[in-house]
Amino acid sequence: MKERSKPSDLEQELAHYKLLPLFPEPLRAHLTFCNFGEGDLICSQGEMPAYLYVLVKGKIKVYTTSEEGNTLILSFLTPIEVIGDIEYIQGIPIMNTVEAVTPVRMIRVPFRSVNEFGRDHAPLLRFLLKIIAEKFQRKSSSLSFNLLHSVEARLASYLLSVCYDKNDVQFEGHVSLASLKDTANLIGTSYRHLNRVLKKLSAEGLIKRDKGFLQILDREGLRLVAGDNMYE
Amino acid sequence: MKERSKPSDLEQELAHYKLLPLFPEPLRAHLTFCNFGEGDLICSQGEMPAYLYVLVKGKIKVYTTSEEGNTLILSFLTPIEVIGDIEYIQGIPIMNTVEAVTPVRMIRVPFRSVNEFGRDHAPLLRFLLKIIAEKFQRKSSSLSFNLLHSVEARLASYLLSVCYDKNDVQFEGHVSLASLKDTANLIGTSYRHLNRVLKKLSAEGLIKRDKGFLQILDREGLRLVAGDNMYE
DNA sequence: CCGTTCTGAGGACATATGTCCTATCCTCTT
DNA sequence: AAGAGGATAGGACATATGTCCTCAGAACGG
Repeated sequence: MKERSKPSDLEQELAHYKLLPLFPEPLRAHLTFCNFGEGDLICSQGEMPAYLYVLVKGKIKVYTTSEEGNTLILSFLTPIEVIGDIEYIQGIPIMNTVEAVTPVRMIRVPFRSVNEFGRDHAPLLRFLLKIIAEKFQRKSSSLSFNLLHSVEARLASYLLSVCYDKNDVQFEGHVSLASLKDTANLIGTSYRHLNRVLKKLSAEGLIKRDKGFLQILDREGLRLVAGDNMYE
Repeated sequence: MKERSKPSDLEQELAHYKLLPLFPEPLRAHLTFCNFGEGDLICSQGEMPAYLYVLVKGKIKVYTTSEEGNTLILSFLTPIEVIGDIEYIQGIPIMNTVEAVTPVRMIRVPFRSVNEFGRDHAPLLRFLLKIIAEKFQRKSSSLSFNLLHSVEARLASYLLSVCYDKNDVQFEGHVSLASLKDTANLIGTSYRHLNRVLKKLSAEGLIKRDKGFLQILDREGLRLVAGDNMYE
């Protein structure tokens, strides 16, 4: 899962992602590239974090679990993105669980090293500012989306997001319903209501339900139902 | 509304708020202290911003207006807080309208000056990171609050927030209902439903409705209804 | 002072969503 | 193969919230 390359390789890859200027020379020795497979957890809510992760390839899912055990999806993220930034800055436990949706490649940076070699490195600070400002904006629209749109729209949006990955044409239109209950929690509704809405979408011919899988029949129709797409 | 002090005064006041290290020497000449009265708009959604504001005294209200004309309250802020940071970083128009709830004092910093003298000043960048990370966290809980709590809880929370200001014991427990419709928009519900909930709270003896004003009768009861208080 | 208009409160109804419960089906054990 | 246990879909009902409409009182012009 982890991987240490020769410095020259590392710098080359950093440069490829245009991330080289972020890390001052002495910090680079503390970077590690990590790969995760589909479904792997990158970090778990409640733990004390020790690393900043920079997502450079693949797609990850961020969700939170409430005291009552409800899971609420917060976002899907694609490169370039950072995990652990808020926690690093605030010095708090990990707020959300992060899971790989596709094969994922990340740069791992220990907090200690950032403190030691990056605290005064303006390009890194500005990069983080940019990333967090974007996160904030996304969170804002997410709030509006949830306040303004129905479960139906959110479900449609979710299905589109899960089934189609721009970089992964495989399995297009299939969703495993391994646990529909999880799916319900993910979009912030009850299992019961999810069923209702699924049935409605089926009746409208947008999707087909089949033996633990969902098949998307009418992508454009779904997109219409989704309105703004919040999860992408 | 604006005020330019002698440099020594300015530095003294900055020091008083512990903000002196944020601004490198050459940037200080471009700072202005501004005062706003209750109800004054500090900035308006959609405009192109030109200043960063640092709130050092008083209380402000942040809200957004949707295309359909609905107003949604986003937060109440108290010192130390920054306005315009996201817009500065992203280079976008002002996302939300900001209004003084009490008399307010702010430090105004032109974007140009930040670009010129602050871009590489790590203390300022770290300060902004801290502020935005906090905003992000608050936005997160706001999202949960809205998703998890009813209009009733949100209304109670709102009333508590509007009526009681820690630094302002005047008018405790009074809310002007100048425009109940605005209030409805502020907590993200319809006017009709707001009325229902007000009636219910009245029936429970928590508040009294009287000729365009609301009187809070049972603060603790309200707090109970509010659950987590999101607006403070 | 009267009719007109306007605004705010509330009634009636529709819709969205949550909660609880049940029937069905599948799997696993014995 | 029969029974137990769990998972899943859906029925019945309750609650929260939105939409539309009406009525009464305030404001206002003539």
